[in-house]
Amino acid sequence: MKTAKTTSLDIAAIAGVSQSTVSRALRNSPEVSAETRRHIQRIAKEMHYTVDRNASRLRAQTTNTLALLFCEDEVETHINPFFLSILSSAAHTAASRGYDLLVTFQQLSENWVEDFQDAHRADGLILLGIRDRASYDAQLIELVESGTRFVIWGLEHQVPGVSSYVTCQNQESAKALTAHLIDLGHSSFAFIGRTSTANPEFRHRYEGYLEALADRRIHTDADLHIPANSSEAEGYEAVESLLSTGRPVDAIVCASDLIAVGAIAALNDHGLAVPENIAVVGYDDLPIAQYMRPALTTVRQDTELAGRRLVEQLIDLIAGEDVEPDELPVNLMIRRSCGAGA
Amino acid sequence: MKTAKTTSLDIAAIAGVSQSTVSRALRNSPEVSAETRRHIQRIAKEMHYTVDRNASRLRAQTTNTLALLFCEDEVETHINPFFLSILSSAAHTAASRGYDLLVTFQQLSENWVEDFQDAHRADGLILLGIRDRASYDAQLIELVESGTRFVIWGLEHQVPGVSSYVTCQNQESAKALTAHLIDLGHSSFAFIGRTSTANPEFRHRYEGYLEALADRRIHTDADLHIPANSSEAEGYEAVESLLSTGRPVDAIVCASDLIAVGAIAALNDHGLAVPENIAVVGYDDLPIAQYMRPALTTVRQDTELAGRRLVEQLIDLIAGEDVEPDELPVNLMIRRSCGAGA
DNA sequence: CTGAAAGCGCTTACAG
DNA sequence: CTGAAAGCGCTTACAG
Repeated sequence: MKTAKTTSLDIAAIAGVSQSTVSRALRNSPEVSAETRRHIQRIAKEMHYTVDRNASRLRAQTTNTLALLFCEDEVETHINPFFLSILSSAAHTAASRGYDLLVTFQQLSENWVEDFQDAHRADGLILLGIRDRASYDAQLIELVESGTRFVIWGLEHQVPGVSSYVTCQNQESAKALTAHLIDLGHSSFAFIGRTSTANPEFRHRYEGYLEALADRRIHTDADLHIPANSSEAEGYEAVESLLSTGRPVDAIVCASDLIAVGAIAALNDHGLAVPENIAVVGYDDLPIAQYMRPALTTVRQDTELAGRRLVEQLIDLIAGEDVEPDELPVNLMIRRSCGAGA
Repeated sequence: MKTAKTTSLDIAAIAGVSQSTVSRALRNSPEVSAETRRHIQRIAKEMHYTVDRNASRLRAQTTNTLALLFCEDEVETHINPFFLSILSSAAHTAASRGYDLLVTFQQLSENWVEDFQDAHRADGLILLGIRDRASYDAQLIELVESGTRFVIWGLEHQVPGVSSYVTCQNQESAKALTAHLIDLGHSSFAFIGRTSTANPEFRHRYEGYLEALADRRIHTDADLHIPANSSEAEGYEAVESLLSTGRPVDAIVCASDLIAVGAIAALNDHGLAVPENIAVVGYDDLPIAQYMRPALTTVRQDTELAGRRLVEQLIDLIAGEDVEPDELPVNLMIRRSCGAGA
């Protein structure tokens, strides 16, 4: 089964060159003649030889690895499937750029700098799922101080040369979505989603929502903003608490699709039809959104692009280049749940 | 920013011991006295020293890394969110056992043995999402021949000491679910899901379904088995093609929740109410299942346990131990979509 | 363009 | 229980 390991020395012996030349040829060094390179690469292929990553990384003092950290802020029963899509895109991009992608699910308590940078496990970090900015401040500061390169999804945090971020046009899109609801004739609005200073994406969406209302002189007040984290369960509860206030509402803007799914279930269970009695819109365009009945009006984020940009930015940071944060464009997906559309 | 790297020699100098002793102390070797160990570990902590993974891996000829391969059989628009849950559990288990988890999305064409085993990138592989067994045969044989350790989700493939698998009681549970539908008075059944020899999970579910029907002398025929891969889109199409046959049906068993979601959307769009006109059941218990209206009757697989067992089995295989494949128990989640339940 | 040699930072026999 | 030394398999100055 396990035969003695094939090393670059073996290849060198067979090819009749030195081990250094083998090393160069396999890394496509221009120092090596084209003919020699082809010869060596052919032999390596025949022998199923592959460079030992540990040795090359140790010697070159690099890792060629990116770490993707899912940050689990709170007890979370399940993760937004939205992230799986980003992960897939990030993994593809990393692979095509020659990087390995280490995936971990992190608790706040862990020491990222020691675990990844100091241990030479990764050249940089991709942070997903940070919702509560405040609780991560200490971590982020430590990352910056240690010179660890990192990029964040959804949280605007940039230190030139060290960190960057990718987010989407949360505010503009939420404003446009709300304006669309107003155009459809809705006039009593509620918003579901926690928007503490800690949760930047939801906050931006809420601000866009408020802007749209203000533009049209539509009144709303604090009672009609129900906090909720991104889960069906909290969306469900939020609607129950909204209904218990007895306030009349004809449109609910949810900060995420998961919240919208829970909200619609609760409305159903209380005998309220969507969109006939109450319009509901979400955010994310999860796959389920177009297959729910009524289909969910929502905002589509380009997860493929998001994952790719996160990796590309990080690789650029690692290379010492300056990077510009990305604010990705989004698409309104108008469906039946808002009371119009297909 | 980047200061000279702290090594075990630095720690040794400060602690007043040899570098070997530092190495031993940090790996909790029993050879080192408790006092010395504490002393060294305290200094390492103060200095934010962490063992360089590349060096230790090269020296110890190990990787302490597991690779998780999402196999993308076909053009797949999105991955079953079910896998995200397994991934999360696998990542947690790997971390707690001291292993890194490398995540990649693989095309069939890639050479797994060279990429992971030969390159010393991982000690073993976890294979997720293999649906079409036939097309992977060559890959699996090569893995076995090279002595690469691997475990598979959902496909029964075991070579003692080399590979193992984790699956769930597909057949029994599908049989029980179908029997439940029969008990509720349904008598005209259809099954949606591709069950070529290539797709073992769906095939087992189909066999359980057929068994339940046979037990009760309920007739079905080939027209009432519509192939579909696990996606909402194919579930939707399958129902349209089923309806176009004009065959009367009062219950549809779907091979996955994603299929069921698409199937229910199609039924809705054709003016058929679930469960009043047609009962529908799925498989997987995705988070959405309990928040759809009607809520979806389905089979719950323990993804937390699945992810954990995959990693544990693989670590045991790597350690040279024999492992027994797991067939995990499942739970029927009876909800409204089958015409009974809450 | 190629080779001989040093050395990345550890782990692990070996000796005491 | 501790230390001196070898060596894992590469990359990369340095020399030619």
